[in-house]
Formats: sequence, C-alpha cells, structure tokens
Amino acid sequence: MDSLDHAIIAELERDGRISNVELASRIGLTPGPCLRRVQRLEASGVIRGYRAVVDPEALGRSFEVILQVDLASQETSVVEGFEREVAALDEVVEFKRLFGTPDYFVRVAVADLASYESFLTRRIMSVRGVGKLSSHFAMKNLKG
Amino acid sequence: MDSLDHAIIAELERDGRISNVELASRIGLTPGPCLRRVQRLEASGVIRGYRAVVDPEALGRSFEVILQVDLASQETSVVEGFEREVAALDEVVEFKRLFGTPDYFVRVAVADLASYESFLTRRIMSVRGVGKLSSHFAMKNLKG
DNA sequence: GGTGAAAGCTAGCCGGC
DNA sequence: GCCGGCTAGCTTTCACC
Repeated sequence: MDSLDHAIIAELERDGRISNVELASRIGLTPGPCLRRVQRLEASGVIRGYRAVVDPEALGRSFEVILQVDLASQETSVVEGFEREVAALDEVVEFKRLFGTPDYFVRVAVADLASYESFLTRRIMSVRGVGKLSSHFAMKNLKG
Repeated sequence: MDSLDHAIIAELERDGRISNVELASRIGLTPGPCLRRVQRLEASGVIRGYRAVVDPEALGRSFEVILQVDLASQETSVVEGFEREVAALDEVVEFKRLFGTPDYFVRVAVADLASYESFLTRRIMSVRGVGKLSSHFAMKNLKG
C-alpha cells in the first residue's frame, strides 16, 4: 500500500468503470503494472467490489428517514430475531447497532410519506421486541 | 424503464464492472441492444456513475460514529457556513439536514476513538453556530 | 432488437533495472 | 521484486438491417 495504490483507490472510488489504460495514465504508470496492482488490491480485499450508483428518484426511494429504535428487551433471542428481520427488509438501506442510546440506527429509503407509514406499521412495529421508535425525516441531502 | 432496464440496474448495482457481454447474457439480450440501454440509462441520469467499494479498515476509517448536531442559530449565514464547512470534511461520509430535532445528522468515519476526539474538537466544535452535539458510536454494522 | 466489422482493451509472457 | 514492452484474444461500439 504505497502512494500509487492510494492513487489507484482514489481514482476507482471516483469512477469505478474507468479502463485500465486510462487509470494507468492518470496515476503515471503503464497498463501492465497498473493492472497487476488493481488485481492485488482486489484479491487482498482492499477493493471489495464495484457498484453502479443509481438515482434514488428513478427507483422510488427518494424519501429518506432516519429511524432510531430501542428494544423493549435485550434477551439474545429477541435481539437476534430483530436484527435478522430488519436487515432483510428492502427499504432498510443502512442498519447499525450502537453503544448506549438508541440501541439501533436504521436508515430507510421509500417512495413517500404514505409508504413510510405503511413500512413502519407493517414491517417494523410487527417485529418482536420493538420498544421505542423515533423517526427523523431528511429535508436535504448535503453529502453522501 | 421496462423490466429489462430494471434487470440491468439490479445487475450493475451488484457488480458495476461486469462486461457488457456478460450483462447482456444475464438479462437475456445480445450485447448491442444491451449497451444502448445502459448508455441511455447513463445519459438520462438514472445511472449516476460507478464506484469501487473499498474496505474501510484499509483506509483507516473503520470507526464509525453517528453525530447529531443542533445549531445555536438558524440565521441564513450561519446555516450556510455550517453546511459548507462540514460537507467539505473528509471524515464526513454522510450529511443530512432533518426536519425537527436534531437539525443535522452526520455520519463520520475515522481510524479510532482518539481520531474522533480530535475531529470533534478541531473540526466540528470550531465551526460557527454549532450548538448541541451528540455522538453515538457504532457497535456493529448490520447492513449497508 | 439483432448483426458484423473496426477500434480498443485486457492479460499473459518475457526482458531489464 | 517491480516496471515496461509486446502480442494474442476478447470486448466494446458503431453503422446498418
């Protein structure tokens, strides 16, 4: 992981579909060694994969909500069931367990307010162990 | 945006570096028409770009914190200054303005607890208008 | 949506530093 | 051990049906 590797990573984070020839010329290397570095970064797990970035509007997911969840119980079976069920939901874009309060942080992406009401009522409130819910609606996306 | 377009988007979200030949065969099309669809999706803005997914550990960014911010003032100049300065910080991975409380939601990725203390003190607390700060540390990443 | 041909890229191999 | 040049084979991409 020298400065060339970091340059490669920076370019591929910016545009993951750049050709190897173009990438090589940008970091100041010829295509052969450049490709070898990329392959080594992929094999070692530094580069985990490549994803297309899709406009949320086009997929009916432009309404973002930050949902904070506290469980009513911290029994192992309740915790494991909650984590498994919530992680499996398509509307859940991001899902973290936190230290302290709240117990969980969930980022949800749906089409509109009505979809969110339905999601919360039918998908979240029906999960065993759910205690307190607190929804925070995104006004504006400033980064990420 | 028919079912073939949706299939293309699903495949490219899963692997954004798949070859056009492979993509065409997966969605049941020949390479020519498949490429035309991809190009149309890119030109229309449905596909915004492609990104390499990099292991946060390799970049010294495996310590994630959810930071909630309330401003002391909602003056236009204070709000605009705060948003501009925070969005420009490398450690800030995600940044949203919310309705209600808190005013802002910030996701931060740094190397460790010491880096976070330094980030909060030197980069956030120095910004004009910052009122209440509340940090929530991620224990476990369950999705996203 | 499919076909075919030209241009460009990938990925292996070998020599040099 | 890593870079650079070369070549064979494949992919991308375009005009045309």
